[in-house]
Amino acid sequence: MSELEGHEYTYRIALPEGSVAPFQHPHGSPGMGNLVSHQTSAEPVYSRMEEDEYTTYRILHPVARDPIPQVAHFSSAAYSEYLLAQPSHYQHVQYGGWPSHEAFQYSMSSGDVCRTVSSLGSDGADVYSLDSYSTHQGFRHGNQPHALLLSPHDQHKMVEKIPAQTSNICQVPVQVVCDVNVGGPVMVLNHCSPDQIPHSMMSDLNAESVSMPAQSFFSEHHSPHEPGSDIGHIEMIVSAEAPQTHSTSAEVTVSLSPEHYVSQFNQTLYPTQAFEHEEVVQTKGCESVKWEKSKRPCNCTKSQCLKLYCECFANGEFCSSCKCTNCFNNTEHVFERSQAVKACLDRNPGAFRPKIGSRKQGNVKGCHTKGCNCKRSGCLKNYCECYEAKIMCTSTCKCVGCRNYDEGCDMKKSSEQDRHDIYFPTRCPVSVITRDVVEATCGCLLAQAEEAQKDGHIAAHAERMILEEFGQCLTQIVRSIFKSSRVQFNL
DNA sequence: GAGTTTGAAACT
DNA sequence: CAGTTTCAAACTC
Repeated sequence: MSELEGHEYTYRIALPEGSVAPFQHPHGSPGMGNLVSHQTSAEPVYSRMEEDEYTTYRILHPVARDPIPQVAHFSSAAYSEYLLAQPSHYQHVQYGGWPSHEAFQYSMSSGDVCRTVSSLGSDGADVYSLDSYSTHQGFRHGNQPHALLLSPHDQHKMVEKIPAQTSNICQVPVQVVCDVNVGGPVMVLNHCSPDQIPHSMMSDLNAESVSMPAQSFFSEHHSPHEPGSDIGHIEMIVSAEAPQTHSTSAEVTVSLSPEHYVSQFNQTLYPTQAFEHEEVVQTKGCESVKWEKSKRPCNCTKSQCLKLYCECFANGEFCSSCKCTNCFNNTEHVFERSQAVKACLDRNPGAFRPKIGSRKQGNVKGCHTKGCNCKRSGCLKNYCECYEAKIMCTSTCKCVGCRNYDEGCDMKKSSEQDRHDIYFPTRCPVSVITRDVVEATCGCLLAQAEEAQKDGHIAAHAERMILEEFGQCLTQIVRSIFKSSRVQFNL
C-alpha cells in the first residue's frame, strides 16, 4: 500500500467510484511547484497545478472500506509525479502499485507530455515520444501530437523501458490521452479505457442531482486569482446518483475554484448542461449564495448532434434539456460521440477550440480566430459570429459589406455609396496609407504642379489639375484598400 | 409558429 | 481549394 493510500480523506459529497472531482489545495499550491508533494500529514493533498492557463485536477477514487455509507475514504496516488519522472516522487506509488481505479486528469501541454513520457525511457530513446506514437495511435496537429491513445501493446512497451524503481507503477495498463483539443489540458487515465473514463465521469456528473458551477459564471463574475475572491474557495454541496457502473458513493464537500472550469476540454468532462438549472450553494462564512446556469438548448434534427452544426457538441457539451431529435450527443452514445469528435478533429484539429480568442487588437476585447465570412448581414446581425460575440470584425474576416468595425478608424458608408451598394472593407485603411504611399502621392501632386507651371496654366487651372491628380491618387489608394479586403469595387 | 434568410460546416 | 450542399440558428411576418 502506498503512503498516499494510507491517507484517509473525508468529504461530504456523493462521489461514485471513479468519478472526478477537482480540488484546490487548501493552503495554496503544494510546495513542489507543479506537483503534488510528498505530504505525509493527515491533511488531504489536494492538488492544483497551474501552467499557463492549465490547471491540474486530482481525480480521486473512493476506497470502499468504510462501513458508514455517508462517509468515504479516498486514496490517491501521485501519477502526475510519476509522469514527471522525478525519482523521489516515485516513492508514493512504488510500494503499493497503482490503485486499479485511479485516474488523473493532468494538465500539460503536448510538448510537455511528450518530453515527460520520453523521459520515462531508461535509455532516453525517443521511442517514447508521444510524437512517434501519435503517428498511428492518435491525432496530429502540425508537428505536435495533440492526442495519444496508448494501446495495451504500446503501454507494455512503455513499461518495459521504465526505470526499474518505477516499473511496478505501471503494472496496471496505462492510457494517456493528451491535449485532445490542442492546447487544452491533458488527461491521464489509468486502468479504464479512454472511452470508459469520460463516460464514467460524465455519467456521474450528468446525474440530475449534481450541482456545480458553470464556466460562464466564473468567467463573468470572478477572477480566479483575485485576492479575497468569494469564489476562491467555494464550498459546494455536490451530490450525484451513482451510475450503474459504480457501486460506491459517499457524501463529500468539495472545495472548488473557478479556474477548474475554464478549459474547453473540461467542459467535455463536466458538461455544462449537467449543471443547468441546478442550485449550487456557495458559502462564505454563514452566507449561502445560489446561482444557476442556463444553457441554450439545441434543436438539431439531422445531425444527430454529432456535428459542429450542433452548438452543444461544438461546445464540448452533452445535450441536455434540448429539443433535438435522434440525438447521439449523450452518455448513451459515447462511442459514436468519440468517433464524431475524432472525425471533427481529423478535419480540423482546432475544431473544438474557442472561436473567440483573447488576443487584443487595439481597443477590441478579442478577435475571432478564423474571422467571419458574412456577405449579406453587414456583420450587424447575430448571423455574424463576430457580432454575436460582441467583437469587431478584423482583418482576419473575409466579410463583405461589413459594418461591424470601429467607425472612428474606418470609413463610413455615405448615402451615395448606399445607393450604389458599394461594399466597404473591414480593415482600417490607415494600414494601407503607408509612408511610401503618402510620399508617392505628394510626388504625383508636385509633378502635376510642375507640369501646370511648365505649360503656363493659370493658377485656377493648375489647381484643378492638381486636384484631379489627387483624386486619381485617392482612387488608387481606395482600390488598394478594397483589393486588400477582397471586395469588388467599381469606381 | 411557420417560413425565410443567413453563414458555418460539411461535402464534392 | 473553390464551389455546392447541408444544417441549424437567426430573423421576419
